[in-house]
Amino acid sequence: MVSNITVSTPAFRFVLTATDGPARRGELHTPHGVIQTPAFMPVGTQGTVKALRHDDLEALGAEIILGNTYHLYLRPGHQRIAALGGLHQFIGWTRPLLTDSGGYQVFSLADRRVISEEGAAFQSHLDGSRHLLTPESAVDIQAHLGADIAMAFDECLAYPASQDAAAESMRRSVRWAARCRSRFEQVRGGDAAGVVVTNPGQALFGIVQGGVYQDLRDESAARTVELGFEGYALGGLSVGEPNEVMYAVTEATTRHLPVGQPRYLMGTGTPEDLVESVARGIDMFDCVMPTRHARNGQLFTSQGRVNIKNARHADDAGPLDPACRCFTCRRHSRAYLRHLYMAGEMTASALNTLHNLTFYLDTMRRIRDAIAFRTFESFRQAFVRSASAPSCD
RNA sequence: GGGGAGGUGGCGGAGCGGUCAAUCGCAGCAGACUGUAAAUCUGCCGCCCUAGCGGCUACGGAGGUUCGAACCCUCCCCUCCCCA
Repeated sequence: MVSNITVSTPAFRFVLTATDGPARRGELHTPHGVIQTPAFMPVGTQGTVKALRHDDLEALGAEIILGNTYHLYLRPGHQRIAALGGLHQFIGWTRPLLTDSGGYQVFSLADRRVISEEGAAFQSHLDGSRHLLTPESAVDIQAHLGADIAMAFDECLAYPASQDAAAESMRRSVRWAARCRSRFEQVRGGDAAGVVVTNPGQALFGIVQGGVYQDLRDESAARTVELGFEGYALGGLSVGEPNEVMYAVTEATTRHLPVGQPRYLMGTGTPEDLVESVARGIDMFDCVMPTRHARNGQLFTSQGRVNIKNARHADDAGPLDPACRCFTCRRHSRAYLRHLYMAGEMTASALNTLHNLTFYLDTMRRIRDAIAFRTFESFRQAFVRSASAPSCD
């Protein structure tokens, strides 16, 4: 009903290929290639997935990675990136890209930012200089960057928040979404002077907010969908609320989103979160967890979490995860991985990140297979059971 | 042989008469991290325990001065530096 007012570009379309209950299997076609969904998108804030080279990512099957508007705007600058051919060319990544709008920085840089109706005034975390990010400038910057998917500029509300605060924030995010959409059309139509468009096939996703209040989520979803985006994200989750709350909000909110368009749960999550959210109709995820945890010594395995820093691994000649096919697990022992971590060697970050992302991407692959074979529910139950087991030694 | 400096918790290194079991750094042990201000941050780190403004043993060794000593005095042991 509402999906038909969405402006779609020839290069961008979403095809559902299978469903199993609320779980969906699909293909997201973008100017730089197809993304199999449900998909996990590794976070590469500054134009690189920390500790990995692009060929590592390609080899382990990452079909899309993220960049961040705020970070790339501050350094090296969106104009420079546009002059160098856009983000794809600049970073040498040929597959799809998505840029976050800087909305999350409204949350994470809370003490260095002032929000007004106009936008969010930031103090740079790099040098303290002052910058204003608005719905319009976030769209413009992302046009320069030229990712296949740009995100609306929103406010990621902190948890907990009162219903009044959540309502006020959500309605401002909706107004911002309208400004983003209208600016996006203007830019795409060539009516935005000074804006360099490096990817004419770029899509723009809207973001549903509303905190943990379902009536606000419903309102946000309805009003955001009415604006017409190529895809819809759930924002403001995984910010400290209990898991059951996140699941409940996700489940209730996806019902209000157009069936034929991708749904992206932003910033989530643990492996269990991925499975549980797919079970509630989510198609796309991103999260720093596998990459950051890798650099901090927390590794995901088929038998639970492993803290490679722990002394009990010091003499363990066995692999991190015998069930894992990644280079780290095929080639190295836990004892060596622990040694590298404790010695502060950068190889530890590389090997650990390779492993954690392999675990995440393999999990997504298994999820997709389970949906295609209509065995998702049994897969989910088995997965959650093994994931909730105590971390293995 | 002569002159000088110094010995403090696993290591380095503060303290130089009184809440000193002892600043701090490193190492060690554990925890946190969810649209990346993060290869970061937090806690613990003499021994014992009912874990506390708790008990015990402690600042090379042995004595001494003092209400009180890691800090002052005496002797002993041991390092390091300079000159022969």
